[in-house]
Amino acid sequence: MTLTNRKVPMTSNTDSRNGPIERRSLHDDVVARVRDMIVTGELPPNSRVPERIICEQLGISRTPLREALKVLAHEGLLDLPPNRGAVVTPLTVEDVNETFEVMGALEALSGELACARITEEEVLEIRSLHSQMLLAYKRGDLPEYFRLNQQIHEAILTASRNHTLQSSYYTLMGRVRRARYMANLSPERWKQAVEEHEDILDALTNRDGARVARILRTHLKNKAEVVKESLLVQRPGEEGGEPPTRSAERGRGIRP
Amino acid sequence: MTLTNRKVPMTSNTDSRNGPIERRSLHDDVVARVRDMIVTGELPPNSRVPERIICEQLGISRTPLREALKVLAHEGLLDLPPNRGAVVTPLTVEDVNETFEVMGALEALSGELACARITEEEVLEIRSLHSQMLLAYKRGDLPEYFRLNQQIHEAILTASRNHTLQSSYYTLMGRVRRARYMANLSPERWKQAVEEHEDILDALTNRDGARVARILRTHLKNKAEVVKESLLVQRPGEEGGEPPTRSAERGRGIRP
DNA sequence: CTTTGCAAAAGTGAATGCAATATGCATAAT
DNA sequence: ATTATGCATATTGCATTCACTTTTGCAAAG
Repeated sequence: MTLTNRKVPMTSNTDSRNGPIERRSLHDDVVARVRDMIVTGELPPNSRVPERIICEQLGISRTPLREALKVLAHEGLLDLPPNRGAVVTPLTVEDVNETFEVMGALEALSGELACARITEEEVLEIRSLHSQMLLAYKRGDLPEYFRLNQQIHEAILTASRNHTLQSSYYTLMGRVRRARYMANLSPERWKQAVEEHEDILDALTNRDGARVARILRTHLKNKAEVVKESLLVQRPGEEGGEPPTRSAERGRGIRP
Repeated sequence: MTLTNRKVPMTSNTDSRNGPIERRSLHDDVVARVRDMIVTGELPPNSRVPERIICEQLGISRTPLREALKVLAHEGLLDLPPNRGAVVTPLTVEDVNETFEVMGALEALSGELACARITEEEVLEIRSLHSQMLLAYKRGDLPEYFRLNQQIHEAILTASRNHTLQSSYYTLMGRVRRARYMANLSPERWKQAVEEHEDILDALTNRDGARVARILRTHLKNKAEVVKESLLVQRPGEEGGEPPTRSAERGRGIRP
């Protein structure tokens, strides 16, 4: 649970591994760690994030934590009302709508760019991931299906050769990733998603950028529906993770 | 130059204006102020940003400044190598390429959404801005043209009714806005841009989302070319503003 | 029984202090 | 002359402290 075991002052990490000296700042670790706590639901929506509690959990002082909170607030994962402490931003249906509209445009762009820039090796790699994904689908292995699914989209994003696009996409994904929509994938929708992936692979093989873009956008629009349903279905308290303080109980978990 | 004149400790702003109580944190002011310093070129690309200097300029302590620096680094305006201080991220041609590709997709989306959601009043407002912009064009008033141009694009973005889209767009704009490309608008390109705007207004009036999207994307692609040329033309030291330390002179201002 | 007033407690916002790291320069070695 | 080395200085990273705001608990009034 703690990033470090020592309470004594320290600056950078003193790892004794070889290779290029990895100089990460404590701050970056904290951003990643707290973001993870939010995305996984360890810090549920609407729960307060008292600095002192988190500081003790992570074994750090308030300064680096506060720097991290500002960044996460900028990412949209936290609200920071003045003098009232950080609150995990709840995910509304409207948020999901907006975010998926933007992600749809970005993913369409990634498909289009990828068609122009992807290498033959990368197409083969995606084809391999696709085959594995089909197997996971056929045996009903939902978690594995999701994992491979995500890998395929990441591979397309990588092939777009646009880091700005990638980071924008991942930031948005971080916001909606908190919704636990996996269980909401109906057999019909699952089948449809697999078919869409068949089309994507086909269009990608033919380097048909416009078609890849079109399918990806539709694909994401359908996914948005699944995610939205999951928000409506879930009850407060079901999102997993224990509230760090009693204050969290006041929140409704997911705002309708 | 300073945000506050007092050196005494203070928390929130004690403005005595009426209306909804505006509670801005010092931190947010600092983010905005330093971002402005970067965008306007007061802090030129590649210049170091020593905490102490900026603190004295703004009349604040290091803590809020450091929090602001983290956020700006996250926005991509600063690099923060560990223990070596903040450096203003230089804008490369590649950055501009990437950013405009993404902005093109976002602006196309905004046009499409706007067509579906814009009110008649908003169309009239844009038509008014467009007329004023035409006048500015005809009398060769470049600054006024740019201002109205930007207002039109903002109006379309607003009409898209998607705050996530808006904030994503503005973040990306902040990165490329540092390039001073105004002077690089050739008469031919200017004429072309005006014609494109005619088309945009026409398509918007007819609520032809696909067409607005297509034109906006082309429009932005052309703009990207203008911005890229400005990067190649500019010499180091021309970006305005004095480096806060001699260290800045080491930088090349704009990386080719 | 509810509401209001106020004081104590808790928590945030910002400033300061201290240890660790990087930087610059003088000096020495090749 | 050029490169390496050691020390002094400057600057950053984080912890701690102080100041201020909000919340909370409780008592008294309505």
